[in-house]
Amino acid sequence: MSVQFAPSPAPLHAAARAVPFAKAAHDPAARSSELRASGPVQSFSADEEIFSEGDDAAVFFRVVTGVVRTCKFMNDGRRQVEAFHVAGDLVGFEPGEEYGFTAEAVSDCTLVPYRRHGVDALLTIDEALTRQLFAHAMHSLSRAQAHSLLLGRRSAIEKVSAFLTEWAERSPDGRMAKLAMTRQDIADYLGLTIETVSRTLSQLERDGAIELVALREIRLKSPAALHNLNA
Amino acid sequence: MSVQFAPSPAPLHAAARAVPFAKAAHDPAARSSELRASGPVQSFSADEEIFSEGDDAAVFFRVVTGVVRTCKFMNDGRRQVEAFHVAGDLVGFEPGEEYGFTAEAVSDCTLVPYRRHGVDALLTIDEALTRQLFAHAMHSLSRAQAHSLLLGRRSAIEKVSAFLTEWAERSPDGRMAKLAMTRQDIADYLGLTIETVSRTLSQLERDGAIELVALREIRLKSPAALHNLNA
DNA sequence: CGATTGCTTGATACCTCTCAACCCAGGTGG
DNA sequence: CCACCTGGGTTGAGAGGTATCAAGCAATCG
Repeated sequence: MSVQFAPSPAPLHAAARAVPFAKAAHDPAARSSELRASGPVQSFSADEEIFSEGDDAAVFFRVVTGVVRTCKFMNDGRRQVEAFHVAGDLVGFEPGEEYGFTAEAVSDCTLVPYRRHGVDALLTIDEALTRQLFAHAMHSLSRAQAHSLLLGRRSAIEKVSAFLTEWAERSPDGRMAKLAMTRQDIADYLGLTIETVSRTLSQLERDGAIELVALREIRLKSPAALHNLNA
Repeated sequence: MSVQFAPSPAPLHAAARAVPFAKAAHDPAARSSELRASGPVQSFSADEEIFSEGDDAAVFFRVVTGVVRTCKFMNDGRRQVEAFHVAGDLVGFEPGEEYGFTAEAVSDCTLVPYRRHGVDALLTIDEALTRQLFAHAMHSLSRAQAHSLLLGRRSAIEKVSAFLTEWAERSPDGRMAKLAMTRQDIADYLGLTIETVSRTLSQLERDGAIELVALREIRLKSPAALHNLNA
């Protein structure tokens, strides 16, 4: 058998969720007692900063509730949202001594902090945890690469369609995208402006592909049509 | 002491090179005897395919000589080059059972293949190798995220400047970018068209920022000016 | 209520793409 | 040696997609 880091081709955000990081703490055989929360669950209000690019990356987090965005800023204010993170996702697990991006709360949310220096020792002795962290890193990488194709080679309508498809896949029926983030967040995730996102959503609705049930609730009336745009 | 995966903020392509993968095979203490080349060095001619997206990812490679590109294709032919890989870089180390992208030779090149299934066992027993692979994954991730900012939020001139800066940093004097790839490769890496790349290079030359010594040799006359575009 | 925030819509500008012609170097064959 | 061809690159003109600037709408909140 070859290395099986994780279930494999998963939707963008399902990737990290496929790595139930909390599991290590529940599995006595994993001997993970040494990696424990560095403190109690922390709460953040919407738009509150969790950590900032350049801060000392002494801890990383696991999202418990709510949605977190990780992003990079240019010094003229332009922003690129790298990813949205939901319950179970890891945030801030970094290669260097400093965070490489900023993390902010999209909605009110809670996170568990972990000490990073605990990981060093565990890489030696905790096989299960090592595999999980490895899987986390590799899947984040796959997701980032898929995002590059999106950003580099897709039109606005393709970007928005891909985004809606990605979020609708998380709903029970796979057709209702319930968005936690603003249009500005979406725009910065897709490399567009807020106006273009808005216009594209309107156009998709006029075309009968989606229905704007509420500002942040979008029903996919024709998932196949949207998916075709994700060629 | 916290986890120190690798030297830290390095230029895009230096990241993977900072992980001298071959070292594991040279260090007896690392007990890496189980991860060995799955065969002799393989040679590829320019533009030859090394592996294709969707192929069974039984082996991964380390670049010995030459330059390799990894890319994704859309079914209408649009291409996104994810990264260029030079000597020492790993290519094709994947989370799933299949390659997530295609690898092709930019120039004539040689690569050493490794069996991926050997890694599984090593994650348990070989600490040094585990750290190296970890560092590889994390740095690839950082690089991919930086690339997202480039693709999503930068103009053509900023993209080209960043690209030139990145390659010039590898030269002895840090001012001469010797490119192995065609304008088309550059365009697909930056999410532009070949014409826009060409026009932008011409404009930078007219502005006195660079000098087109030869088609694939570009001298940075004003690295600072270029770097300022990389805000 | 008025103010604020998030969103939508419109008019216009601009950047990049598309399509096309041309250039140039290198190779091939007469 | 030269004519020709080919692949990679450059340049130009025009089209088109997205950004910018601006106005207005709806929901929320004090």
